[in-house]
Amino acid sequence: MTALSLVNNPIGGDWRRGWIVYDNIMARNRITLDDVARAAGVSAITASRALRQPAKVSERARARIFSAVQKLGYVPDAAASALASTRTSVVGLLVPSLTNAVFADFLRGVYDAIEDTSLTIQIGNFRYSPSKEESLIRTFLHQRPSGLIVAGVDQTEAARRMLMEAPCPVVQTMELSDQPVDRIIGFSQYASGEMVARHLIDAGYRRPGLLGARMDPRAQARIAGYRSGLRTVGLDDARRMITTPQPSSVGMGGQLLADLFAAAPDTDAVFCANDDLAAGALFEAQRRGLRVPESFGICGFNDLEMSRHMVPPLTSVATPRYEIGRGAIDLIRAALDPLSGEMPKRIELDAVMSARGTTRNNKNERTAR
Amino acid sequence: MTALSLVNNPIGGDWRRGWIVYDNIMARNRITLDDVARAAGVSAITASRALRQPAKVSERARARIFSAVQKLGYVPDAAASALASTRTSVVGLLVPSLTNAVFADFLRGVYDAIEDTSLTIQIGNFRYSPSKEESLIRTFLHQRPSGLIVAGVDQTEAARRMLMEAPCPVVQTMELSDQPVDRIIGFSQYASGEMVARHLIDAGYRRPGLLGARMDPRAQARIAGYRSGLRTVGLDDARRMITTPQPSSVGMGGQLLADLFAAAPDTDAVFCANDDLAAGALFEAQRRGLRVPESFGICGFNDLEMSRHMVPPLTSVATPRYEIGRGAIDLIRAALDPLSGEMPKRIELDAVMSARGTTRNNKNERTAR
DNA sequence: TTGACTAATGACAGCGCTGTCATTTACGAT
DNA sequence: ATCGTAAATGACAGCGCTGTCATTAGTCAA
Repeated sequence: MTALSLVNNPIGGDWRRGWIVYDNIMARNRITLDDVARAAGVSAITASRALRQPAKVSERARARIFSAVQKLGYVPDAAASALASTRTSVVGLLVPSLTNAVFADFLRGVYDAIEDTSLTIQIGNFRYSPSKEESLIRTFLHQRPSGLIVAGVDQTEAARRMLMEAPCPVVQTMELSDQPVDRIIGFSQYASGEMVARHLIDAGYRRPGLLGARMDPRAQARIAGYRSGLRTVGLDDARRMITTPQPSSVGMGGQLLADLFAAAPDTDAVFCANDDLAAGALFEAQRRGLRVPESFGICGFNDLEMSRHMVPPLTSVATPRYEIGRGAIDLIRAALDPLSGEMPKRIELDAVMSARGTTRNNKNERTAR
Repeated sequence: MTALSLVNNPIGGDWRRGWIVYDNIMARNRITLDDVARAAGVSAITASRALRQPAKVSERARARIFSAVQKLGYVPDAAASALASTRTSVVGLLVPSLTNAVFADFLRGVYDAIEDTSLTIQIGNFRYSPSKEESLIRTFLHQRPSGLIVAGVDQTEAARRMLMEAPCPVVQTMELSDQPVDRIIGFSQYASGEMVARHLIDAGYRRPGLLGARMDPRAQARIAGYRSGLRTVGLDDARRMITTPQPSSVGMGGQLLADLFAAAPDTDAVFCANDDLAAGALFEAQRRGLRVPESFGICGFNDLEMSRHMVPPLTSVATPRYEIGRGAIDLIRAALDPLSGEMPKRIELDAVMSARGTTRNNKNERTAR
């Protein structure tokens, strides 16, 4: 949304300007802070403080103000507050995709964490485009957000500068980094990939391949770790690494597996960059009559709910996406609250190997940072 | 979020109050409409009009204003605009769940439709609780939204009254009704259920059952239609209708199928209220060594991407959730724009039977309203 | 009791924009 | 040239809240 595009403002229709009063909502004579203050016998600014910084108001006044709020059903006007304080209660959330199953759990964590908070979420979908991400960051910062949550650590140079100088806490998620912009919460994609490599090697597979789609930076890091893990035992083979820029899907998993066998028919295992691909690969393997896991191993990534129920249950790597969503909000709240003690600026979580029926030795439980 | 809960305002930390200027964002001396007006040699109000109602400003002034906007990088302040106009550009979106795969596609449609619009989305998750939905409606209306999008047609009495008197367009989605609150877009859940019944009957199944979880009103309507369809041919059997209030999941699909066979071992087909359950049921059927579709038929609902790739591919009902998301925003935009011609207030979409490999006759293509 | 603090409260102005209504300009008809 | 109408523009006030700074009340030690 550029400055110019804002010009096409769809607002301005005259939708029922004559308001109707119901349940005190949207009444023409809205309950304001002044009303509350008057009812409590204090000034407006004291009422304002009572709501925002209760400690700064006397016990007595506070009680009267709170009860007036209750009685009148006062609800603060976010717009007025934002205008006066040059700060909205919006937390911007930049995600590469809305479809992605990872996103759903992440979002759930975020929403669980803002509950009983006055924070509000605004989602921006940059569709895996770094330049779109950059422009969304610009747009969001113009709205004076309370915080910004971004995916990953691979922003453009300009985006990174904006984030570093942003007048609000910024949280990078889903990945770790030694040079975070500000706060960061995630797990090591690279180490997770290495862990998968070890798992497949330990299971005795000797000609492992890879399927990847829509190679965003996180997937790339994962895959880099995987290949590095294979390389240490001399099993990295570029012919077996099949990727596509197209979106990831179950159908794509099947196609890519076919491509893999076309390129290297003797491949005996695959790491799929996510569980959708892995599910597709498993279905395709079934169609081809492969014996999974005996003669062909499959390992997914993310550990979706579905995966453990497939036949055979899918080996995958469980990622803490819900926790990352929750934690990202916690980091922002801590940054916003001067009273919060020493909340760390960095949270490292683990990805956990869930070895199941699509790979041979299904009893090891590894952990990756 | 009640009035009182707003009291715990997490904002108010003093996050870097001293602003840093970068790329004109959040600079202490922000570019305002006045700056634009001055640069263009007009008054502020004219500049404001040029942006919101270009037709009301002369060609000449408009051009100068637009170029000033460009040059200065002006971005309107949403808070100030909201305060002055008593109208935000927020569209509230009330959904029963964030996890649900249906939700993801719906959301994608919504976000695609607000692109290049100044509208903004605010999501409220009411977790299948009608009372929570009601309180979210109240909260949202307090924020003077541009529009409200709700799921289904089964709000509480109080919620319905609020919606009817809301000073903004309201769109009900996912279901049809003869008494919509305002605008409505969806398909008939009931007819979809009937369609499934016909499909199973036509395929020759004679002892069909049902699996349902988390019985929200839409699922209930679907199931009512299904049972009605069975009843017309005397095949409705309450023993075969297995439901649970617990959340729907792939794992739950397997469990429910086990329950079904425990209750009625001779059941020869199931309609699963969504594809997650259906996938779980299919996996469970495989574990039990049932011959699908010959001796046991399975039909899902929603037609997720995964379904067509399963082995065998899952028969399901494709629902237009993406289109509903897009359409809901279109309905709101039309309502907001007095110029928009005669956009209907009601949009009926179709759910389409996708007969595949988990039911016997897999070549009919039906449609339900 | 006084003084030196800190805690509690309030007056005021203004955040940036838009609704209202008054005023000016443009333009065609007389 | 004059008038009447519509189009274009502008002055003004105020939306509801909060930052700033001044003022008053409260507390404790001497």
